[in-house]
Amino acid sequence: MINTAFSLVWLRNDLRVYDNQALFEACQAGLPVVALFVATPDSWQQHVMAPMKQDFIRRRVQQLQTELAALNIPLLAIEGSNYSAIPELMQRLIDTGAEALYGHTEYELRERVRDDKVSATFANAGKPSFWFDRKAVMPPGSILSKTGGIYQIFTPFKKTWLARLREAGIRCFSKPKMMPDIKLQLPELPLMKQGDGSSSAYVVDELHILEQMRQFCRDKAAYYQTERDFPALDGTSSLSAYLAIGVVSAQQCISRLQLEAANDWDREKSGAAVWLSELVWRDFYHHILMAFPELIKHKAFQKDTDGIVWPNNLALFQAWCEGQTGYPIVDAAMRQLNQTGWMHNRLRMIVASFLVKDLHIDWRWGEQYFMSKLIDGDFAANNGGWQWAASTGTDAAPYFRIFNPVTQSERFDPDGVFIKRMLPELADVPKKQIHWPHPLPMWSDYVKPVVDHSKARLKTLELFHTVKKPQDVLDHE
DNA sequence: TGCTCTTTTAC
DNA sequence: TAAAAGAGC
Repeated sequence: MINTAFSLVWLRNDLRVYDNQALFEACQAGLPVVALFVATPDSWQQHVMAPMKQDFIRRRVQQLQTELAALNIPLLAIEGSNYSAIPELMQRLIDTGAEALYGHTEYELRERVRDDKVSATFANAGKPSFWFDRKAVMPPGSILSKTGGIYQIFTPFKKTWLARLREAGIRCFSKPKMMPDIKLQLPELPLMKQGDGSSSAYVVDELHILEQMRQFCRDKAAYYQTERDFPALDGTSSLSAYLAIGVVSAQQCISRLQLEAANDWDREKSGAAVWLSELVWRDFYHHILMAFPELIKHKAFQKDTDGIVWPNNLALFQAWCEGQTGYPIVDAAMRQLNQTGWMHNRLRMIVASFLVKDLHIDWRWGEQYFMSKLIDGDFAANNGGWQWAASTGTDAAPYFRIFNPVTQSERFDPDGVFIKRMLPELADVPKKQIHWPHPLPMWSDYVKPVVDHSKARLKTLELFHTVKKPQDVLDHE
């Protein structure tokens, strides 16, 4: 059988038509282009990927098939199992006419191993593979201190990052040109299955999503600084799920922000600048992950903190997971996660602090639980966030910074609007008691608090003192 | 992007 | 007397 030669674009966390460098370059190269996506539920399971995220990916890939078909680019969506079967699949595509591979690099360990093997498969067949580093805006390793070191503190990292943005700007790639309509012979492979529909609250149409992003930059970014901390408001971009699977890129967000927010993005403490900061955090954690490969194995960044023996009470962990701790803000937040696959960022900090510093459970348990539920789960950001909250990470909160869940609740959900939305059993509690409705009004069957915060706080200080410089105490005696 | 206890300051 | 400021965790 004589096959037509083609370029293969392997899509993973870059499920978009616009600003897709791998797709763009392949289309520029001359040969017909075939896009490939391989669903790998066994590997996803290993990564504890949320079922909702899996469904979201499947729905997006189906939609992308239509969007690419309009450009005469066939998207071969395959049902696979795990990463180890992919080199063999690639060999079959090489045998059918794949002349070159185009893709975006990923930063996690198993993904890098997988991609190295696929590159080798192409190399063995005498075919090139082209990898583009576009997950972070400034590729890991590109933002370094004056002495060439890796920044471990966010603020100086951000300073250098912003200077780079000012001098180099952002490049986005346009939609690829229409390709000639050529019928290709492709191998018979199991076609990707449909998901369970659990992510249906999220649209998957790319232009629709880009429009949401534009609207945020145009109408809401200016208020981000003042509204983002209040979970009862719709003050955040809500783009995290799309960023996580690459329906939009951070580069597109920043370019659009620069267009819509004029010079505000570079004005200290403006809404646009604060939102941009959040995107810089995303880059920061990608840099850190690539510079410290141990992190992928869930090692604490601050090594001494791995000496802490966490009590890990199973019943307390379960209460946290189910939103049954008796702390309304914590329970409301956990129910938001369980029901929607998403949690407001302020609440992520509160429940993370609570799990570690009130329930004394290893931050890795929370990290994993988040991944198992989040539609926007991303290793680097999730691990970075958890280690920050647990005071074990880079630029971490000092260990003695312990959120008081009731104070946080009063500050960020002052009228209890969010709490009441998620906890109908507290609907009739007066505002003044909503943050701490104990002892309970007799009509309510809300759960009693599982721990006493002030005692738990002291216990946390003790736990950290077991690993933080005990010699200081001896020296002074 | 802390909390809590203590001391100081303003009225 | 209470808000503001300071210190230590």
